[in-house]
Amino acid sequence: MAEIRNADTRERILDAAERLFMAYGYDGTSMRQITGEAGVNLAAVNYHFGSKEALIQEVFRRRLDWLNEERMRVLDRHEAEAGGQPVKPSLIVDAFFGTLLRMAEDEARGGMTFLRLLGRTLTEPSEFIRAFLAHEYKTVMDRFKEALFRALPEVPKAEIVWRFHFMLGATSYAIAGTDALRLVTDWQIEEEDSVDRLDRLVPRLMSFLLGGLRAPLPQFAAPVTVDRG
Amino acid sequence: MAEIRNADTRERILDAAERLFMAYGYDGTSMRQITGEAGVNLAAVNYHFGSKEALIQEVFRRRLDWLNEERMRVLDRHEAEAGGQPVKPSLIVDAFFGTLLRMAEDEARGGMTFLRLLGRTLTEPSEFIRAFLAHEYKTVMDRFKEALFRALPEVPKAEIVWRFHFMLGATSYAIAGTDALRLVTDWQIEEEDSVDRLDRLVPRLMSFLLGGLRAPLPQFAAPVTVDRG
DNA sequence: TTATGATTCAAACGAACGTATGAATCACCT
DNA sequence: AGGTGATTCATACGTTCGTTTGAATCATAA
Repeated sequence: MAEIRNADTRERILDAAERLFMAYGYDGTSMRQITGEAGVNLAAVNYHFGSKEALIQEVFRRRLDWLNEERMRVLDRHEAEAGGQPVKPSLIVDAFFGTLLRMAEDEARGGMTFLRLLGRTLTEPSEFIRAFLAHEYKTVMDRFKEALFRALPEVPKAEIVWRFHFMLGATSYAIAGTDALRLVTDWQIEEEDSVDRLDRLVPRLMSFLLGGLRAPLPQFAAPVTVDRG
Repeated sequence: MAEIRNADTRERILDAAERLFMAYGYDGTSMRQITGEAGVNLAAVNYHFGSKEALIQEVFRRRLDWLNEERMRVLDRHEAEAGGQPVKPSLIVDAFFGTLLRMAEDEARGGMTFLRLLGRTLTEPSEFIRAFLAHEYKTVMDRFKEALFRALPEVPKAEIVWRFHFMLGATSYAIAGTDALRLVTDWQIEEEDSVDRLDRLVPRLMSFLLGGLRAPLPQFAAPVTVDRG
């Protein structure tokens, strides 16, 4: 046969799982679907990864390790260029969300498939997945929160955390794909604006995120006494 | 004895299903969990609703019918007050997202539980759920898109649709609850800023959404930049 | 070649799933 | 009181799930 047998069973499984988890979710994808699409034996997943849970963790680790390191590298670069001064919020947002979105153009690193999987999974019900992701993200999250705290010293930290959260949500939806967008529109957005046009989505989303991040601070209704700095 | 037997088996099932679907997702919740928590027989769901699919549709319909009608009523009111003039974007956003968030304070209408379920489900993998929601939402969506088109005549329609999409994402995350937020922060946000404090979340989210909606339009990169960084 | 460890394979396991059944029990009417 | 239709109940059906097993097959080196 043209293809080597043993060659990359693991990779074939990971690719199939990535695509299927993206399309049908974790619970909605069966081992038989995965191994069927990968063209390997049903038992191969348990042999190579141990369990379905360990499989999806590996699906994420394979991509997230690089992504989060790249985010750090970009932020490092911006901080070096700022030379002690706080990095501009737009650059921090770009280092975090822009790096993520640019990953979509890199098919060798999962491209849109992984991005949509990630977007979908952040709201996935399964507890252990969220716990795993929270652990994987901890370091990079702390780093970016700190950068934003320094970049926006006049904004309360709780406010920044919330807005980071909102930005994550908007981004997840944006990349989770056409399906969710169909809830907003059924007039197919003209071809030049289709979801596949990432070069248009990125600046669109960036404008929105920065607009939200820099919005005027909310006025709380209740006249609370200022008990904290 | 104290409680009437037949009284409201349907309601008990709907309440239990709403809570469990919110906590564990559609696929992750079994009929046995639902009927167990509701204190009814396993067969009761199929007897009263026909199937699990029909059950979750009824879970949503019970709340969405009122919600979307209320959204329309609020928008009607603002349009009447505007007397022919376009309604201000902030009022449109409030009619759509503010009405949703205020629903969280109304325990009789599902409160936070339903809100978190809704936020979670908009990214749920199951195809039929998204299709059902898209259908339920169609009328109100068209109405609000039109209102935004008129309120922001200088903004391209495609841009508005995208930003509506981003707003939906940010809102879903915001209400999908603490779990996702823990991905951003593990320092428990001080008590006064906790997720339960909806009176703080609402203005926070509104500021963010409006900031994003009114952000400067994105500059798309020129089509022929050769440099590949 | 033969020995060895890694991998693949077909087959089966027990558990959990959504659903269906038919008898028992209920509320309600005459 | 007795009849009737609606509802509840225990139980079982057929599927599909993730996982396991032990033998077959592979790659590699002595």
